[in-house]
Amino acid sequence: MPSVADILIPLALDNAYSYAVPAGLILAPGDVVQVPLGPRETVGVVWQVSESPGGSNLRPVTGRVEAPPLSDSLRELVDWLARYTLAPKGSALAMALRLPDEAARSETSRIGVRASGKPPARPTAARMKVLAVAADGTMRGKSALAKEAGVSLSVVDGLIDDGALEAVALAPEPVALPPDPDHARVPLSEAQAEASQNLIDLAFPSAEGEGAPKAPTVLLEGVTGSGKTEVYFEAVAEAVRRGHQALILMPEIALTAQFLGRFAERFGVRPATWHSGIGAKRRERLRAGVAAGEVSVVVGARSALFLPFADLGLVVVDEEHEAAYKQEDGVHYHARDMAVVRGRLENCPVVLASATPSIETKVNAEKGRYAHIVLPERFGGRRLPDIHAIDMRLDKPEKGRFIAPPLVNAVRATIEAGDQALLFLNRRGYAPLTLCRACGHRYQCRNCSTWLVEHRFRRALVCHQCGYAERRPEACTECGTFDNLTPCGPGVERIAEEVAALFPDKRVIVLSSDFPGGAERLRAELQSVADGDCDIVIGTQLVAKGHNFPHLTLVGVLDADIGLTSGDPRAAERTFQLLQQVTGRAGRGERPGRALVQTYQPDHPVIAALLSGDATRFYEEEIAAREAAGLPPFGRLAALIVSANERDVAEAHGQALARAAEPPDGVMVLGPAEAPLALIRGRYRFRLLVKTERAVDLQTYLRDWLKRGPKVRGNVKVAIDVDPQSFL
DNA sequence: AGCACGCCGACT
DNA sequence: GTCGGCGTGCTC
Repeated sequence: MPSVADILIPLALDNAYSYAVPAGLILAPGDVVQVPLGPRETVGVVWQVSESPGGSNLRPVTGRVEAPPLSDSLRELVDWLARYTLAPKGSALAMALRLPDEAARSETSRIGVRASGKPPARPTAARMKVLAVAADGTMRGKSALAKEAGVSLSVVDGLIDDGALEAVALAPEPVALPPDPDHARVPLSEAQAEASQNLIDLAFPSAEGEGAPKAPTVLLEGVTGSGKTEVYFEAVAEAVRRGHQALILMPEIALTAQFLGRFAERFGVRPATWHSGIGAKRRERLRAGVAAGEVSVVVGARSALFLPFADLGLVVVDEEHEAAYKQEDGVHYHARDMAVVRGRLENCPVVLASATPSIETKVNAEKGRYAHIVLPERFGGRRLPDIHAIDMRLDKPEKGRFIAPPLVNAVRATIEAGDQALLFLNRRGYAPLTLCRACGHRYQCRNCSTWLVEHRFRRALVCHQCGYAERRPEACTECGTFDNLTPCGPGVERIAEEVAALFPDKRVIVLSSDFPGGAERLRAELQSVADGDCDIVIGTQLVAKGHNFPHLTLVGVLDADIGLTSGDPRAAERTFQLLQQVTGRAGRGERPGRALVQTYQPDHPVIAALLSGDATRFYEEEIAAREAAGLPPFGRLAALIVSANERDVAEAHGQALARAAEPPDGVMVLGPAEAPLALIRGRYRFRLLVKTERAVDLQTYLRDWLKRGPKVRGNVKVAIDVDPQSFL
């Protein structure tokens, strides 16, 4: 009887297509195949195979493709992801099936060279240096040999042409060396040792197999500097000892040399890494290695979640609260949540690590859905910094200045003691608003309705939402008055000016994402700050994450109130996390650091909790507040409507949705200023985001609603940002 | 994702 | 009168 294969194609298609399986070809679910689609050939994955008497009018499968098949659990993950995010199944599949293009597949092996024994025809000085190095007769990579001899590659090439060196094709370098779980047991504090033992007992219960309890999700919560990494490294080591694979997910920015170095210290080798910057060739080999079970530990960004692991035994999500885990284009998903889902489907433990967990994770831990391990103190007896408020209503900075006198004094004392001070202001550029003193005109973005931010270094006015930029005018574009534009409020560039005036002979650096010279220079600059090559650092949120600054003893927060009124339902949470992290940077060795927080509202719950040094207080208050307001993660159904440039349509949708027969608990309409950047960069004129705990009910509800709602021009996308726990 | 079809504005 | 913009729909 002829068999029919249902093949899912990685395009925006919601259903698998049926193809005839030619005689002699035996297909199983998960196999990667090539199929005709319209006028062209595409790859697809077998989703189902059935015997059917008819169906001979189907087009036949072209053939099998050399690629690791998708396991049952990975296919389940794709189905789950599609259903949950309301994305077409094919789009979800595309996440797990980014095949490299044909050009990249072709095998270009590395070339090794060694001395042939034949003397060179023209023995120049450079050539002799190379031959001296190669004299031992061992095989080296071409570039390695050139580097070792201190000459350029062309000298080596010349010697190959000459015949003095012989070139041999080398076997490709292994994708990753096997990590040794017992390479170097770093000394753990008592608290760390206890936490890692608890974690291992939870993650790898002694009774494996039938009747064993379901693999848990564990929240590993530890204050900044408590050594969470060492704790979960022990769990990774245990997974490897048991012959399983482990995946460590990190926000893309955190994939630093610093972290990889720490891994190498513990496990003897650098881990295999997976992120968007990995070349197609390496990607494919790594994928194959992962599928064959040869690569035992992968450290990767969110897309690593869709690798075809043969035997996944542990997933760690580091800094689980990071917004970078959210994919905001194409299929919208939250990698932390999908990690939990994949853990369930693979029946493998998942560890969520953070110093400042997200509210939803905290709630899940409190409700007992996640196990909870807490590291309450810093490693090595280091104390948390002392945090004090500077009430800006009482301690005013001088006119035209933004740093209050107590903070100026603290900075002076710090650098006089030979330490480093950090001034934190989460605002890029020179001034967030420019206005004309003659006519009062305020410079606004022509696409969004936000103020244009002056960037003095670039001599431009820039929109921080859409990237629109114009030259800073000499005369007002409205009234024509010359040289009368006034910058209002501070950005980091303006603070740099103030600091230069206050401390003219000190080394000052400004670190923000528009650092001249790009990411590479920035990385080097962060390192030099860590090495102590600077007295005062002025930085945006970029300095709050990733890098450690061991010489830092003072953190000054210049405007703690930024972000508290943004209209984002997560504003309080985000602000608390950011401030907690940046103030936690202060401290050097045994000496506790100091943090001074400039604020106009020291009694605001977020600021008060931060000042009290009691994070538990913040979480309790925020959880209670959200529960009362019906916001996520508690809201039964809350809609968040974002419109890039048709706010009126969004408003109409929001109002109508609120009046619906079965209204959501809350409707929020956000204008472009508050809308996520990705939405505005995308071509969508209109977009609807939904936050709820009931994604599945909502799917039908919203599809139905969108048919009846106000007429919307352009694309409408529905994305869901919720807690997956309730559907597992 | 591609590619075709189709319906309104500016051109040889 | 056509060329071509991209909005919409289809691919087993």
